[in-house]
Amino acid sequence: MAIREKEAELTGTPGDALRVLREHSLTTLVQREIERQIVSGDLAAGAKLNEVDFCNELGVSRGPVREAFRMLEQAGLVRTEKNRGVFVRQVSIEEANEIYDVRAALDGLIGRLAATRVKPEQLARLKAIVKRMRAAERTLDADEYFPLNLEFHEVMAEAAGNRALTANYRRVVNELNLYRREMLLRDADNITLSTREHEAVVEAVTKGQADVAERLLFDHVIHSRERLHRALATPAPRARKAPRKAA
Amino acid sequence: MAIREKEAELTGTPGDALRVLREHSLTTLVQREIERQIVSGDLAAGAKLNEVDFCNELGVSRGPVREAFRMLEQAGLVRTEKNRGVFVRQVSIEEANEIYDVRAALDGLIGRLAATRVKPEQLARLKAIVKRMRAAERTLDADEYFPLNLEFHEVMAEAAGNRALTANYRRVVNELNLYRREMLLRDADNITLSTREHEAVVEAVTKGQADVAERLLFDHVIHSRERLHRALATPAPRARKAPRKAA
DNA sequence: ATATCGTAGATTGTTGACAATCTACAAGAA
DNA sequence: TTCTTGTAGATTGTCAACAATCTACGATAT
Repeated sequence: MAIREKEAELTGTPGDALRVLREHSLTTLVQREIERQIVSGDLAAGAKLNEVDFCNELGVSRGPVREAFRMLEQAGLVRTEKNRGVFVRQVSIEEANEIYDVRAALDGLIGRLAATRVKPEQLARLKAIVKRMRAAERTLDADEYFPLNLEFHEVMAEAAGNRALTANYRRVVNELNLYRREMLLRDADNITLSTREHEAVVEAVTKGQADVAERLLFDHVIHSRERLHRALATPAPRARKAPRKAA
Repeated sequence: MAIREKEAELTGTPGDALRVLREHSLTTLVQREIERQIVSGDLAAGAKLNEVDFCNELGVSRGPVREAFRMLEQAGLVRTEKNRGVFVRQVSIEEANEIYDVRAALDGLIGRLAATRVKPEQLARLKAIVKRMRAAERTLDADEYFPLNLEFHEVMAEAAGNRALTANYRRVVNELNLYRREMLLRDADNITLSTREHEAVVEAVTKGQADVAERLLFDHVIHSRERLHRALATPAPRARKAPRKAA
C-alpha cells in the first residue's frame, strides 16, 4: 500500500492527510515506517533492506528511501555497506554490554532530574504503568510486560525535562532493543524483580529523593543487563511471530 | 573544487584516490566536508545550506548532498524545514545547559572506565597534551588551547574503550561546539583553571582511581559550563575569522 | 503611505533513467 | 570433481529533469 494512502487512513479524514503531507516529507514518513518495522521486529537483525522493495511497498521512488536509509544509519538502526546495501544492525553481546553502560549513565541522570521535576500528571502515569505491570506479573505475560517496560522508561525520560537527554536516551534504548527483542524476558523471575525495581523508583521519585532515584535507576539498568545474561544462559527460547529472515 | 579532486589531493597518490572512492560513497564525503565546515565555524549557526551551492562547490549532484543533509540532521548539526531548506542548528543557552548535563554524565562514565582501561600509549598522549596546554596557558593563546581541549577529551573517550560511549560522546560534544565556538574561552582564568582540572584527571587516571577520575571529569564538565556562563557575562568578544553569515 | 494581490524567479521535493558494482550461475580447464 | 572465468541479471550509486512550494518584488487599490 502506498504510504500516502496509509497516512490518509491513519489520520481518518482526507483533509488531515493533506496536512500531514504539508508538514512531513516522504523521506520522514518512509523513515518512520522502516523504523517501525525494525523496532517491532518485522525486520530481523541482519536482514537486508532492498531499496526497490520499499519503493514498491510504500509507493515512492528511491530518493526518499535512500534518504531515510541515511537517517536510520545515523540513528544506529542499520548499517550500510557500499555497493552491497543496508542491513538491519546486529548488536553483539559485547556491544550490548557496552551500550548498557551508556544507558545506565543516562538513566541515572534521568532518575536524578525526574525526582525534582516530575509533574503530577506524569507521576500518575508512572503509577498506572506499574499497576499494569503487577497484573502482567501475575499472569507472567512477557508480551504484555515488554511494552509496559518501554513505556515506563519513556515517561521517566520525559519527566526528566531535558530534551537532549531524552533524544540520546531514545537512541540508546532503540539500539538495545535490537538485541533484547531477540530473547525478551523469558522467566517469571525477571518480571517480578524488574517490577519491584520499578516500584522502588516510583517511590523515590514521588518523595523527590534525587540521589536515591539516580542510584535505583542506575542499578536497575545494570541488573537488567545481568538478567539478560542469565536469560541467555537458559536453553529454550519459545517461538515468536516469525520475522522476515536475515540474508 | 570537485570533492573527488580534493580527495585525490588529500591522499597524495592517484591510486589512493581510487581506493577512497571504492570505500566511501559521495554521500559520505559530502557529509564529512559539510560537517567540517560546520564544526570549524566556516558555516555560522543559523546559516542556510543551499543544495545547489554545495553541488557546485563539491562537483556532485543533489542526491548525495540531500542524503548528507539527512545524516547531519540526525547528528543534530542541522535542522530541516520542509520546503524551506536546512540550516545550521542554533543551540540556545537553555539547550546548551541541558546538553552539558548529558555530557557530564557521559564524561563521568568515561573517567571511570578510562581509569581502569587506559593504555600506556594513550596515557602518554594525554600527558603530552596537558604539557602543550601549559604552554598555551603561559601565552594565553585561546586559539591554541581550544583544539588541545578537544583532543584531550577525544583521547579520554578512546581510553574508555567503549565504542557506544565514544559515539554518543562525540555527538554531544559536536552539539556543544555549535555553541561554545561562538564565544570560546575569553579570559586567561578559564584556561588556567581548565588546565588544572585536566592535570588532576590525568593524575587520577594514571593511578587507576576510577571513582576519583569519574568525579573529577564530571565536575570538570559542570565547571566548564559555569565558566561558559561567566564568559557570556563579559561584554566584549574579540573579532574572529568572519564565518559565512546567517540568513 | 499602506496593504493586498499576483507574478517571476529561486529553491526544494520527487521522480525516472543511466552508470557502476555486485551476485549467482554456468561453461570450460586442470 | 574442483577451480577459474565470464556472462546475465539484480542492486546500488549518481545524475538530470520535472513538479511543488516558497520568496521577493512590483502593480494596484484603498
